[in-house]
Amino acid sequence: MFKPLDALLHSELRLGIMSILMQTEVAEFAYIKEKTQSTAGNLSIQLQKLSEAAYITIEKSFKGKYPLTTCRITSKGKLAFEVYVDALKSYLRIDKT
Amino acid sequence: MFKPLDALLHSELRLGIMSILMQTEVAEFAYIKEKTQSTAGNLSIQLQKLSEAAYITIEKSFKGKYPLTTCRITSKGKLAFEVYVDALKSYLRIDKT
DNA sequence: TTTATTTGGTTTATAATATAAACTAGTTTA
DNA sequence: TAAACTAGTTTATATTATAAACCAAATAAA
Repeated sequence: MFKPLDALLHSELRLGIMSILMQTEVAEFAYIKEKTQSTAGNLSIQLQKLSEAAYITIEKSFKGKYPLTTCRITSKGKLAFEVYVDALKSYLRIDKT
Repeated sequence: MFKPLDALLHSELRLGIMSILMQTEVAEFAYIKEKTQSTAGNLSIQLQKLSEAAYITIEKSFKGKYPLTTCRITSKGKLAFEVYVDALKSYLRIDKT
């Protein structure tokens, strides 16, 4: 009846991160922080978790003299997002197609 | 950008419970347990939480000689479910209408 | 008939999670 | 040179989900 939900994606902040990356493919830490209205600490941890699952990759570099953290969604992450959305529909009963 | 998600509904089991009740209005404990494939202990607790929020009401009676727990969705619960589904769409970008 | 076993749950304990607060390291401004 | 800011990470705490253990009564089995 109900499809299981990927626990890694079934989290408000991680879902927001992945939703952004599904659209932009790549995004900076500060950009994601602003769009999700999250704290830096929470964001840092949730990015690590997504990275550990290989749903995203994290690259550290410098923007001028400041550190810069850049996130990129992986093909595994894209697939997981799509599977999650499909599973959610079994709960919401929207878009029966 | 993203609408906040009702934490009470953003839980796999509680979402499943509410999804069932959105369709059936009323359901017995055993029925919900089977449809959600949950353990009795977990179900008992999640039903209590939904009841405390007045998203459902719980009625205890007897079916023959055995106890019977019946759950019913409230108008507040229906509204909350609809708001939650709408908020989720801001993350999933399905159904842009 | 007394001892399992099943029904229909609740309560308790533990593991996992999310989040806030505190901290690090360097940079810029006053 | 001291305060405040950028860009995060780490640690600690509170919340949550879940499994395991328990309870009471009913029924089935030996």
